[in-house]
Amino acid sequence: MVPMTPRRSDALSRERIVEAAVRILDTKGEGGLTLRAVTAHLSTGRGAIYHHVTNKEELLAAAADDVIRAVVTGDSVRDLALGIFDAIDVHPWLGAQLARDPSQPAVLRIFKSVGVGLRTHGLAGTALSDAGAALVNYVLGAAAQHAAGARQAAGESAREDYLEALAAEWAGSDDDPLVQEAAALLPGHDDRAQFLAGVDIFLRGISG
Amino acid sequence: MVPMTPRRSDALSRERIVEAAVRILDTKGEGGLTLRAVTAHLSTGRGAIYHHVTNKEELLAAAADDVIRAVVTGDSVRDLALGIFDAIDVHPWLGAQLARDPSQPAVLRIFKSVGVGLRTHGLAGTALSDAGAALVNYVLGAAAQHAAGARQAAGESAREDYLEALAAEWAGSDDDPLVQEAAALLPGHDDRAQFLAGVDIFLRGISG
DNA sequence: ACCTGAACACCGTTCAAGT
DNA sequence: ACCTGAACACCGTTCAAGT
Repeated sequence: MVPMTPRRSDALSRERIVEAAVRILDTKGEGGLTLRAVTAHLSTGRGAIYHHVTNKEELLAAAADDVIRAVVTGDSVRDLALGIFDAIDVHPWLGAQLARDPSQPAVLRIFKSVGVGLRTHGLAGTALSDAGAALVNYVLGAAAQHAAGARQAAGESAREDYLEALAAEWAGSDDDPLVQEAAALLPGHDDRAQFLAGVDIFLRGISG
Repeated sequence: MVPMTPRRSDALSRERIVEAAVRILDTKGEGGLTLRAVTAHLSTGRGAIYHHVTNKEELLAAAADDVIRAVVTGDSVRDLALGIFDAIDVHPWLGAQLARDPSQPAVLRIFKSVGVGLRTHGLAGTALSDAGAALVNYVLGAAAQHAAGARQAAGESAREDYLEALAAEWAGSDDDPLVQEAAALLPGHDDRAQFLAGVDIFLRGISG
């Protein structure tokens, strides 16, 4: 009898390609994800990838959805938002990727979960869609900024010094007391705590 | 007498380079901004750019700041937010650029204006910096999503069809009434009106 | 059907050589 | 000091040729 097609465990598949992409993105960052790096990692030929994935853009979207899928399981909107923030903290490339296209699978998945979560807050109709869009946009914006900041945190203390110097420049260059205090916005905050404070402002604005 | 250095009006300068970059970005989009396109537009040699700008990243940041500078003049936070949204609507490449690096000049400029604006709402200390960060992140996130959506609006009706089909798929695949209504989040909204609704949710959350 | 790897048409950046 | 343009070291994607 002829056996079923053997399906060698190392056969190329969309799943294995996406898996490799996530690993490379986590290891070398966004700039490290080249088609050449992927094919080297899978020890296959250059063009083999294109039999399973249409192009690099789709590969990035698939990698993002792979990570987000595991995260949108939280019950409350607050937990959901925090889960997304933490995922982007662990995978900084996610921040830029989610901001790139609102109709990619990962963003739609987030939209769905937020929508469901907000329904339990008693929202419906326009109020629901306005609040849902606002919360999703806040989460994606905050996470993108945090990820971009963390990415260049090679010289973390250097960045802190830079922001402090800038705050001093603002305070010094303008007598307006408003500017003086606005300068305090800049340096040294716990991004995660500040992110949660923002979520709470939104939730207060929704129920208010 | 020897005249002052003549300063031919077409002499290369950082200002003219940034100006050309903005024009190219507006015309051909983010993918159209190549160093080759810039040098062709200014009819100069490849490497001449590098005497006035350190690299492409800095050129993009300078282009973004050039546009934002003209926008952060509004008085109320609401007007300021709307001005940024409209600027990104006109210059879609701005959406991705502002999300790329929180310590670039344009983002810091926005932070300063929002900080000053929120002080007039009576905020100070941690409440001010939390609210400032939240508002900036929301504005940048919403604008980035809007710009990304608008960028692929070549087939605008195609995208609308896609979202409607997806909403139908959500509604059909899940009996949960929460999902049913969450599907209504997806298609057909006025992004600008929804953006403003989000700003108002946020302002309500601050004063609440 | 799936895979290979050379070839193509691009990039950003550098640098010796000119003015 | 500023500019030129060829050269370098990369990209993503395609495609004839193999299995």
